[in-house]
Amino acid sequence: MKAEAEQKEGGTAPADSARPDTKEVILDAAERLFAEKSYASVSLRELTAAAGVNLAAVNYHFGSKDALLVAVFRRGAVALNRERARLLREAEERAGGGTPPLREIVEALIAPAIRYSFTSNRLALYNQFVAFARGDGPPEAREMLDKDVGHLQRFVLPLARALPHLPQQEVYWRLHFVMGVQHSLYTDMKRLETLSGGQCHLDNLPAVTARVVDFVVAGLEAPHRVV
Amino acid sequence: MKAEAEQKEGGTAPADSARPDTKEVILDAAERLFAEKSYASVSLRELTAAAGVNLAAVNYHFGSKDALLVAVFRRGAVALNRERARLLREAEERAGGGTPPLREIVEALIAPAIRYSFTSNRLALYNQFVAFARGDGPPEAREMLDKDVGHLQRFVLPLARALPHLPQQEVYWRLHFVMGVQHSLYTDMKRLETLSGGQCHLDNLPAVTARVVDFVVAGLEAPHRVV
DNA sequence: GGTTGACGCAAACACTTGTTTGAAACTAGC
DNA sequence: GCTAGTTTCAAACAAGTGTTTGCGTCAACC
Repeated sequence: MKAEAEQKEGGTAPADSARPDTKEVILDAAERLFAEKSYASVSLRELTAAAGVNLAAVNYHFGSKDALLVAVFRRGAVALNRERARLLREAEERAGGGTPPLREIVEALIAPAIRYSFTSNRLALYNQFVAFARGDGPPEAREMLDKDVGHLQRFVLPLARALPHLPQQEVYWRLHFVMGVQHSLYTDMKRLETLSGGQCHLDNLPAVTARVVDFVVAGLEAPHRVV
Repeated sequence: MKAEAEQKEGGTAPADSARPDTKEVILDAAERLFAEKSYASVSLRELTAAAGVNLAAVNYHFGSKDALLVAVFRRGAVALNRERARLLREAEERAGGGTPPLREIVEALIAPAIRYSFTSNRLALYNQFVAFARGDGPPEAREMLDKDVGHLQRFVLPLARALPHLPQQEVYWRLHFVMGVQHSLYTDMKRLETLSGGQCHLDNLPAVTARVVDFVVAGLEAPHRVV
């Protein structure tokens, strides 16, 4: 028997053969189901049935249901933050040491998330994970959230430089708002469809991205009012 | 015995004596716990213990746990939409038949929600309820969501008039974004606090409201780019 | 060819879940 | 003081939960 939930993490798990790769199949099913329904409402029996694996597979490969949720979140967060960092770095290189245009910074922040959501709507999982981590979840979960915020921190300085009219505190607040728009973009697209009488739906990815970027860039650039 | 979950709804339940008023106590506890943790993760035993009532009280007064969630959501939605409608009507009266200023429309839309969240952070419940209604929830839940969107519809025309540079479709999209900012304002304030190193927290209500309104008004007013 | 370790599988485990029951306690109305 | 209707309560119910167990299977290695 193998010890519970060991991480080999040595790269991206080559998957040399056409074998189903149980661990990854479980992660995929969990990501989808947890986002569609909710973590607590999805039973391991339902999950493993959807994934086409045995009931005991989750506890064997991940150790527990809680650990599976953490693993799901980690996989998504790593991919997302890696892509964000790459885009931001490229923008900074294009700027040649100066401050990149605000629009490019914002695109580096939210384009990966929107792209990711087109296939996996993982964003719907974020709020759930926050509640889980602050509630009965293991301490690991809270640490992961903090690490995720750490990656976000990478964007503060560029944003502050691109928004010289704002005090630092306001930059934090508005970054918070931007993340809000991003997170609830897909959590209920049904509302947008109902609201617009079917006029608005998820057309192509660049169009949606442009719409969101237009909105939040204008919000970020809003003048600062002393309250 | 009383039939399950009858609605007397005749006003606001006078509560003439100092009796705990079981039904309301349960709603309060459920609103708080469902928002803090999640609907599925809170057991009726935990909930009734927190509310200081007997375990069977939920099934007696509401019929089932599902029906309780619907009741919680309904109470909040009714209060919120009533207040929104009142503020919008007042703004329209001030405008004397013309179009109210964009800022006042936006304030009518989001100020009640922010005010409400200061005491009950019900907004964290919205996303959960959406997932519940689309998933295993009873058809009642879905109807309630649609009715909620109906109330939102009330804001479309005023917004469209105040934003003549936008085609109707864009108004829908941006209204969707505004709701996004509103909903994830409080869902994880912890992130904002961590991100800002404790600089940003929930100070007074008017300051937070002003910040949000500044942001979304600028976003709404952003020029329309043809994509 | 035999042995070792990793993995899949069906069955069972101990426990919690939402819900129901039947009787007790309480509150008016006459 | 009695009765009828409403609400509370402890106890039990059946069903579902996450987890563990023990054995079977397969591939790799000396």
